[in-house]
Amino acid sequence: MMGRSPSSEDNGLKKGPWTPEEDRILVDYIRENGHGSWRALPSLAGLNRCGKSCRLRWTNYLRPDIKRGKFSDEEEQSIINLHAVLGNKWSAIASHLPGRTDNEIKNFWNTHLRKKLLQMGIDPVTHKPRTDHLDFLASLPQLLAAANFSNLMNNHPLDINALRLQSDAATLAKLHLLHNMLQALGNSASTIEAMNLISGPTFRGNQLFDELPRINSLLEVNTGNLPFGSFVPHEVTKLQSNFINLEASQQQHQPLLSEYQQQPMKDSPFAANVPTSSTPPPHQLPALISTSPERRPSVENKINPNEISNPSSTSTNFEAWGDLMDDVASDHYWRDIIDQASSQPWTIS
DNA sequence: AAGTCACGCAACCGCCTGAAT
DNA sequence: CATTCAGGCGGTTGCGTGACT
Repeated sequence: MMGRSPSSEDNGLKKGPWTPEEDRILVDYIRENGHGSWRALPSLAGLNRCGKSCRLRWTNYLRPDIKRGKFSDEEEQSIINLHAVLGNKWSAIASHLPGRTDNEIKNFWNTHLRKKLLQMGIDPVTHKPRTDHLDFLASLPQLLAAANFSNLMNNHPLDINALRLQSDAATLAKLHLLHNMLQALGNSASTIEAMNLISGPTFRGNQLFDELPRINSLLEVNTGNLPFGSFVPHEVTKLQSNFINLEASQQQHQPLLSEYQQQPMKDSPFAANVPTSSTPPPHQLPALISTSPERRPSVENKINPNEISNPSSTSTNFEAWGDLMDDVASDHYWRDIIDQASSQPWTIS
């Protein structure tokens, strides 16, 4: 596929798409001599291009270690996770995906992943739920489905790195869910509904609240910012108070919302874990993990764990999140919450 | 069959950073 | 310390292509 304007001349230098012949010259030269100074390369190699153009062509297309073709599911999840932490630092993201270039990842994000997150009701910039047009109630099925992400592992054993990526994704999804709860609770009108949703006989709400400051500090310390928004102390206090009040009133307060039930996601791998209903949902969650065979992880797509845990970049973030997951936000803990949410009748006043 | 539209992606542009002088 | 310059990065552009009418 061609890009940009057809070959135009500027300062006598060719621009636009590279011809196979130019590619050959560039590859041959670098194979023989290395690239050395990019500025000097074109004249030395006999190319009528600027050095910058040569560098770009080499790094984005001709380099022998470049992996072409579709992104694997694990790569896709990795990009989403890394973007939540790093933002549009494409080169930093690319450093965790061997064989992928920043340009390729950037394009993939802009053309696929951005839309996918938007469809899920997640703001692709902040990775927060989009409360502008999707309120908490509407986006909950997606969040619940996403929160069950890690259950996939039971059905599709992957290599260890893929597991790690999936776990990161699950953490993100759960934090989204948690933050959404907080947002809902901050709004007095929806407090009861949300608490009814997440509460139940075995819901350990106070444990959740106890950990909010820790979640806050982990995110802040390890990322320098709060990708999901902060849990400020007064929010925690308010939540604890709300929760205590709710517990007291919960037994008698069980109105139903029969109109709002969760929807089967027939085409989603989450389907088995998501409560079903006959009512169509306001929004559909696209599958984060493709079920198509050609997207199954392959040997060559396995990501080097050493790359992922590059200590100079974001490993501390993942480690911290991992700690969080291992501890309070462990899967069984969240599964309890989610199971409760799934089985609990919905309430609206 | 022809025209239109939306999308994907290679390539360019301009800014930033860090090393060299 | 100030300046210059090469390399790197993120954002943007615009052509080719396939889907749709």
